[in-house]
Amino acid sequence: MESTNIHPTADWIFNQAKINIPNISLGTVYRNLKQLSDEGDIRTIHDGAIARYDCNKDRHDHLRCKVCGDLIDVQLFDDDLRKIVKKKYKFEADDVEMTIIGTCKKHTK
Amino acid sequence: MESTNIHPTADWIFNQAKINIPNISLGTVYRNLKQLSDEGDIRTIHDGAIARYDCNKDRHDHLRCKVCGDLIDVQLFDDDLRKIVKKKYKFEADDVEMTIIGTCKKHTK
DNA sequence: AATAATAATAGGAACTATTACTATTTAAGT
DNA sequence: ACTTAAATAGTAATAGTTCCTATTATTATT
Repeated sequence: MESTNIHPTADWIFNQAKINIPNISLGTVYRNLKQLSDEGDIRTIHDGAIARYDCNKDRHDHLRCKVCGDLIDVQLFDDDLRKIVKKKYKFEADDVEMTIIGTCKKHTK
Repeated sequence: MESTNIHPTADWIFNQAKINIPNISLGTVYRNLKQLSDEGDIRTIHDGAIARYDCNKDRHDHLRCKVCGDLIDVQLFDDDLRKIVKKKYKFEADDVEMTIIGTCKKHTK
């Protein structure tokens, strides 16, 4: 999983794992992903209705390109924004899920 | 649906609708929500694995309180951030899905 | 008002991602 | 080797959502 910079789904991981462990079960994949996620070794990201998994442990945001479907890691939400949330809405932010949908640089002439 | 400031699920709407239209079908609810969403009359928000619907048509973000579960409408992503995304990542932002998870002011002494 | 054409609906089946369950296997400790 | 505990495969079950079809409602046409 670390060998890729994509943000794989459980199903993708299941299929990759089958190459080396032919009779691995999908339940095992989900169970282990959940454990890794709970321990903070990976991150679970909600991409619409399905879950993707991210080896990038640092808090970060995503750009999703609507042309090629790429999901790109970026850093946008910072302490400044956290402070604004705190001041303006009296809300203590623990975690942020931000995905920006648009067009990536590959498709701009 | 407009009578509430919550962010209802399809199921909640279905149950509310049944009060007045006892034999309404869940498919009808989904179909009409999809249509309204496509036309831009409501917004679909992805809350984890399930979809919620929002009458607030203006682009906005959400704060989700992990204590009481409240989903609060806020305005955080602005043109400044859009410009940063454009400049830093050469990414043309069309839409943003941002949910900040934390603790709302109701639970801070 | 009767008829034809079109759209919307109920009800349920089908689908997809995920979780739960259980008998069996693997590993660890003694 | 034997016991205990943990992990797994395989499958059933669940939840949210979409798809399908026969039927019903709506609109337009004469």
